[in-house]
Amino acid sequence: MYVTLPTVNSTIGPVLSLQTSHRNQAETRLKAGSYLYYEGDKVNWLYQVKSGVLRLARLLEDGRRQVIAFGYPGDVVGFPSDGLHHTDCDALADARLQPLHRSALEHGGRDDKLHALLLEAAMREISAMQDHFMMLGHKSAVEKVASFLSVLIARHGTDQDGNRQIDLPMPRADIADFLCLSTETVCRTFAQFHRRGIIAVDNIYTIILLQPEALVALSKGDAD
Amino acid sequence: MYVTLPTVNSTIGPVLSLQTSHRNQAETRLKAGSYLYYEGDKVNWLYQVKSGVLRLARLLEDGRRQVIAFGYPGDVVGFPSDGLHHTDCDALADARLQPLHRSALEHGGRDDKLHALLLEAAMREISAMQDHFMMLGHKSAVEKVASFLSVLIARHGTDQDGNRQIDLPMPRADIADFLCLSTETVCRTFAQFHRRGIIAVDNIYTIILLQPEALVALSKGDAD
DNA sequence: CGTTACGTTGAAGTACTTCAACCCGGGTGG
DNA sequence: CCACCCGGGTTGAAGTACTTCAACGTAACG
Repeated sequence: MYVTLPTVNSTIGPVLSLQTSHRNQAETRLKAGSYLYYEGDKVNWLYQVKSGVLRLARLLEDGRRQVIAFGYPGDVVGFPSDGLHHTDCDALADARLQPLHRSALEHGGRDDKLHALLLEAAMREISAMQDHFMMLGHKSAVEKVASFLSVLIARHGTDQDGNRQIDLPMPRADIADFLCLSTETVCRTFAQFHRRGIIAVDNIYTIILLQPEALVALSKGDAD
Repeated sequence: MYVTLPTVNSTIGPVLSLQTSHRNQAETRLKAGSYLYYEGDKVNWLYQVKSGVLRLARLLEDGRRQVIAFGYPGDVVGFPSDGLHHTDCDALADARLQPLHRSALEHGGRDDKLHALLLEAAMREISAMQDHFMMLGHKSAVEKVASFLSVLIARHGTDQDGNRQIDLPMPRADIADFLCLSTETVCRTFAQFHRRGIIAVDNIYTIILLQPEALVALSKGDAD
């Protein structure tokens, strides 16, 4: 999940449910904090997230870390390069996963429908990452955090007392590493939105969106 | 082509030559400055670059631009999302291209080999973009430019008088938009490398690498 | 009740951008 | 042939948005 305001020609797309008919592999469960795979592991399975949230991250030589993406329900994770995983993946919240054999990506086995859907997911991934480039490179901290919150709330938020709200399963440091900011800057930006009455913060992990339009405006850099 | 120092588990990979056996589509030529496709166009063909250099870019609402990638020989461009192109693509230098029908990506037609190679290329693309994330987010201007030059010279440079050199077909502004820097910063960084005797600049588009190790060190952030 | 991990806030430092001036080569027109 | 212009490229000076460092707060947990 690349949490970016889609620019043009990007549809959100239905949460396609991938289920192989004949090779009905049982659903897997992953507890928060447990790892699904590590960078360098051989790829045998891809996984579609059914519930929960995953974190995909890479470690740099100098200890810095890049959170590549968050895996939300509907997302497919584990695309191989040279047959290997190129990120670590662990669960931020207890997750249920539908395993899909790598052969389904390569030739679909006998399931052409699944093959096509996986391919589609991979292509979407490329497009979403391209959106994310702009985010990382050319957006200010306010624009980044506003985009992140808007999209997350739009896609995975819930309605509560007439407002949308979202439960963030990841620590501030993860948001920072995903948006390429320092944790302090993420914090200050949250505080700024709060001060302005754009969001309310219940416990620190629960964000209530009070002014959706204002947040979207900020994410686009319209004034600030 | 995402010009990033590969971190771990990334092999450069051979320049695979994709040629469909039975559907032997003739090679296409594209003159410098001409567009191959625009963002939003329907994808009918993918293209493997045989010679020349392509530029893939996206325009933002506010007029800013993100250069997504450069297409060098061996690279495949044009992966669709929702059946559409999601970048503009034009030629920086006269190019020869091998068109590949989109059906080859989807089910390979009757050419399983081609299908597998295209898939492999797409997966590599995802991995390379993930590398690029770190570049954009967490690297300094010096590290970015040093990475860019190192990789470009390593992959596409030529030997001249005992030194590697490279001809840059793109203006400084393109490098800036690719690395998410201002043109001025790119300029100053080139100048700095020049002052230090790490590179020599023939005409402004031709860079001669004098101290390869120094450049690699800079790209990793070892001292500066 | 102390420890630990994360969150928040402030103050200082800095790497980059922005703005502005100037340079330089290449093309066009007088 | 020179004059002029025009689009990149380069360099300097000033501004700023972010990071870094440091202190403190706070909730969870043994």
